[in-house]
Amino acid sequence: MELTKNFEPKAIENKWYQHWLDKKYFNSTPDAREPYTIVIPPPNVTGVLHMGHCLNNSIQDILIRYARMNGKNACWVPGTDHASIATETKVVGMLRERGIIKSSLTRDEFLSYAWEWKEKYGGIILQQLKKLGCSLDWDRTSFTMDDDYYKAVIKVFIDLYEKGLIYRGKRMVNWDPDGQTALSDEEVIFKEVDAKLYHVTYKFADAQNSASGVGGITVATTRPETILGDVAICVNPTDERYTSFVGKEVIVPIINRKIKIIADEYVTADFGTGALKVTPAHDKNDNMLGAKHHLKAIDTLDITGKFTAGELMEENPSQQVLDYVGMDRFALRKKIAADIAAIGQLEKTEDYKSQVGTSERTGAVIENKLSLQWFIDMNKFMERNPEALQSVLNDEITFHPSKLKNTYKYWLENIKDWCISRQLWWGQQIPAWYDADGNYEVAATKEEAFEKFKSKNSKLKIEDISQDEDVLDTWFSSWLWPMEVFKGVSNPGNAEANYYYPSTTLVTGQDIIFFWVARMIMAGYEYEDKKPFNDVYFTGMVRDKQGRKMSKQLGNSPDLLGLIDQYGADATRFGIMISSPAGNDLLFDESSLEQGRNFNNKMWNALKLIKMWEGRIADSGQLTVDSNGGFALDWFENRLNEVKASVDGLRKEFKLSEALKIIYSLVWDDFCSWYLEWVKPGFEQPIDSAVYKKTVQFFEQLMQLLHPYMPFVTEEIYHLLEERKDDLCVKQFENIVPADTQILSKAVLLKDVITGIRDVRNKQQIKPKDAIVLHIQSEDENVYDGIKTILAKQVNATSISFTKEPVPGTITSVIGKDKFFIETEQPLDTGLQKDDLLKELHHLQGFLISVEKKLGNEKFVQNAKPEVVALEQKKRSDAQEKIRIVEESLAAL
RNA sequence: GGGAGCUUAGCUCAGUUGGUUUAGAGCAUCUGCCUUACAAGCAGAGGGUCACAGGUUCGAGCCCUGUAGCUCCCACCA
Repeated sequence: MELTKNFEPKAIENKWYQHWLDKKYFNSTPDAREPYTIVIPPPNVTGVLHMGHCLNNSIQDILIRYARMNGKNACWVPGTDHASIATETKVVGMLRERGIIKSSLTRDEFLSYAWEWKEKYGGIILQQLKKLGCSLDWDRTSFTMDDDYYKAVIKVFIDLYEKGLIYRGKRMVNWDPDGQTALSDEEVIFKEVDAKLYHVTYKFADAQNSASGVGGITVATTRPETILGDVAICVNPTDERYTSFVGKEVIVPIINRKIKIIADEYVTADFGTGALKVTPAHDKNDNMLGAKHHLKAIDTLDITGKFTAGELMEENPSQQVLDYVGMDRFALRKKIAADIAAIGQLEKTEDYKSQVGTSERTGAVIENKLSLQWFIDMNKFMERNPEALQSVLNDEITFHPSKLKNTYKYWLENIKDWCISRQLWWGQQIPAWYDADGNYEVAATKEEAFEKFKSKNSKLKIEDISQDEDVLDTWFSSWLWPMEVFKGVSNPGNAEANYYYPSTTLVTGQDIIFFWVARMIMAGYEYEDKKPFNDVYFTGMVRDKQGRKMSKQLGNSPDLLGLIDQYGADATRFGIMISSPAGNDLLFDESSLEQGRNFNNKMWNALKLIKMWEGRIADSGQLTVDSNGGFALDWFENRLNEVKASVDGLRKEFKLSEALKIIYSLVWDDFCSWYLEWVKPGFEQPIDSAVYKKTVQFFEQLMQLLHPYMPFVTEEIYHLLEERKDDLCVKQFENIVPADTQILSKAVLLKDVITGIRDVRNKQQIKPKDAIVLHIQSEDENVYDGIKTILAKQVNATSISFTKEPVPGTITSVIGKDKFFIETEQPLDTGLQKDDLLKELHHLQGFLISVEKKLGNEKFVQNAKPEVVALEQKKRSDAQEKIRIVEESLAAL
């Protein structure tokens, strides 16, 4: 068969992926083997593959393929997350394009559009994972809104409610006026913005003070639009400027409400004017102050962030106030500032860098708003499940990198209640039912809820109750993921759940350690009384090569499918893995994909070379000992064993990037650059059958070692090397054999000598084609047994002989403790040679001085371990010996 | 404001309980090669006061203290 010039990934990727699927290699069912389970962090159902997924899933695929090749029952569960706010936002946008406004639809109508959308676009990302080569058990694909999953979520809500861990309460929440929903603290991102600090004067209510020249008190605020909701002014009790004012009344501009000046240590005297306006309905801290000082909260903004006078009506507001109704908060800010300026109470405005919270999903500026929401009492939850913290601290669940234990600990020790209701339609609807008076019951169905109502109010009819309009936070379903993908919540104790749970390793981003990882651990202990996974591998953030975050705005997110198309899936995986050190951010650079592509070609060409030998294999023994490459075989076998052991160690520590690096070097440097050159027969010469056979076996083993990282090219080469029935994908790794260190160090010597002589050849500008004659002066000539032939071939020497004294008219090179005399037809440049030797001498002398200094130090000789002292002594004698040899060579010049 | 971590070659990173030559790798750079598997390649080379300043020790890239810079997390002073 004719092999193409370069490796062509496109031609073979689909073929092998389909073959693996046909053979059901990715499918798992419980059996006697030990399970190795990974549940995918479910991507958003409407998501498309980006760099983060690619990194994340490449790692998971590598781990699961290792497990599959190491005798484990490997199960990697795919699936998607309904992602309530993200998906709903997309569906709303899609409807808007079609001219449909969400509010014109009923809930059911909206949901049918959403499902339609989900069926059409949902799961695209799963198809994309196939392109990447991910070996997921597709029969197990789960979705967080599947029927059973939905029921499991509802079941957990009811259960937690009945355990008293869920409560409903009016609380200050982060309100997203665009998404019109509450957000948890974790979904709010603070951004620095240019704002203005408005200094507004509130006049005293009694005329006396104004007569005495002090007209009022000035506060500094960034949000004048909330002034109509002010219920107090607060100062620090120790602030001498204001102590006499405390208890006095001032008048809120425009609305003319009388409010009190109160004192609280919360206020910082040296910020702004030292006086704070208190608006409990629109600020978290003000709300806290309001509660403490028993102040009313007056809400002046509606759910879309527009001014509303509703709660002001009893104050009989002026027309001016009524004119604000319906005005957006940002327009209102300018308007009110202008109106206050018009009545002379805006003292000044200054520029100010302010931190404002924004919605992670919609980007809208968050309003703090009082509203009725459902919460989980997290402190109570943690009291029930202290293992959630302990298991991580004592490494029962091992975090990689371990530094994240601190972050985790801090969060759990300062945990706040979790707001789990969202004012959306796409998601699990909260199983709470209300009667007309606002009484509620929690139950799975309307009928069950009605039963509960009836026991208290026999006159109530079932038509009179209605379900809570809100849905649950998406994370309230994803925290059950490792359990419910095996139906562990909807059907507790089933055989699959018992077998696969706890899962083995979780691979996810550091950014969702609280959102998801922590909560899965908590849910795991609450519902299974077991940890959900043994190890958590946190990937870093994907950045571009300048270190910037990948973002749509910057346009620096590469088109992944385009990259796979251009470089191939293996090269893409290689490029990502080679540049993502464990626990660090990935600095993505397309050149690493080129490196991956080049690596493919390198292997492809090695295959071509071996294939060329196929037709001229000579029986073992027919060839001379010199040409059969015995040492090369011994060495590579041991080198392979050495690397296998290192790779295995690195894999266990999750240092996949490093493992890949040493495999890369093993293939490229050791196998291609050294081994193949050593065993390669001359032009059109036959190859010894034993060498050929061994070479094929080595190549196979290399492919196996690399397979978890680059599955396609390795499978292809595996099959091209020999006709065979099995597949690399499921070929089991053999036990690791320890390497013979003597053989390894002999190879190091050989390589050093080859490199050293090539260096001389280069410097003396001896052309590659020109042969040399090599003389070696060595104390221990036996060292060169078995490697002379290779040496001669690699440095293009016609002969190698030993000598007891310098050979005149040659170039001398000192390598290790031996001298090499290179005889050539060409005139020599002794100057160059002298420079080199002097440089070497200088280095050795410097080194000797440092060693002698150490050995001359009595304390060192007394205190250091004997073997360390012995080592230093050896270093000294070695250095002295080398210096002698170099000096001799110099003298001979 | 609180906390965690980082700083080693031009870039990205290794460097295992302090001692294996005066610190390693990949990429990039430079020199020479179209050598019959591979120029997307081959051969070779150069390049680092291990952020800075102290300290502990016979001995520090590694341990301690301080300083500077960077990153992330938490909090959010209106």
